[in-house]
Amino acid sequence: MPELPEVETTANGIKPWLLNKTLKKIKVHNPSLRWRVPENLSDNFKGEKITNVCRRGKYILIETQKNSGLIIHLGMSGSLTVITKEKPLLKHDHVELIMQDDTIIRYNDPRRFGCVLDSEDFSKHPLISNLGPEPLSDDFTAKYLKYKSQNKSQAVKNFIMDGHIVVGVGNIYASEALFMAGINPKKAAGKISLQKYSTLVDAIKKVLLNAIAAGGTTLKDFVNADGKPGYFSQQLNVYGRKDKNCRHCNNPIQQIIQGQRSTFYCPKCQR
DNA sequence: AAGGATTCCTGTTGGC
DNA sequence: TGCCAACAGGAATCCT
Repeated sequence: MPELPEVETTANGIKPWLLNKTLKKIKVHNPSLRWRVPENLSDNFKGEKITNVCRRGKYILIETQKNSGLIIHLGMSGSLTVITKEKPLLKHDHVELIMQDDTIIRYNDPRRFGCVLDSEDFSKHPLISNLGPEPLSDDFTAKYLKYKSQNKSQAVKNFIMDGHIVVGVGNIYASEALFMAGINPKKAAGKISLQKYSTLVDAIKKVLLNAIAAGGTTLKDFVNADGKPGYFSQQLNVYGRKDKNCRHCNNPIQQIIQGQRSTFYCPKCQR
């Protein structure tokens, strides 16, 4: 499941193949994704030079002109692969970006939770414009979280997974960061001290940076831009470890459901 | 208005 | 072993 580190790795992986190159055409093999891939993508982008490839939250932005271009999300099973020599199309290959030099970027997404869209102004696009700060930026601070959580009864785990609060903290790393910070995921966001938020902010940054350094953790279906799977490169302390011993206190890890998502935590270490 | 519930989809997993 | 139901998950959107 691509989380922020996987998206970062993917964006970095495809960047050298795209930057300052020109798009020859875009082939849409199957437009059926979370939102239908626009029919006229190829017309809009044919002959356009790519001026930047970057990440915002879990969106990959392929810029052709200042602040406009393609918006790609990998959903939970999406991947981008660089194709340099002939390779048969796979079942869930939805879109191909074909470059002037015949390099192909293939978008594959079995579960179709992702998207490939275009935008004339990223900063005004509804998917992008209301996003919270980047977790690895200096804007993401304990003070900010404390401010945003004022009077909130919402569980802190759901709070930090809300992209309007902070982007890129997915289900796996939310559990991991809360464990690292020693915070009970059920605790109301509004009742957490500034000091605890400081610990949490550090934990989120650390967990994400670790994963990026490891090339991205994943469960099953992530394939990085080189086409190599990036399985489980990082050790997970609580996620998926129901009934296993806590690595700190040896008591069993619990699994609960919050916001229809599994949360794993240690009731002894996280209060 | 806030926050919980639903929704999209298919590959994998667990139970019988 | 084989079949099938349950499950997982990002995040917009709907609903209360």
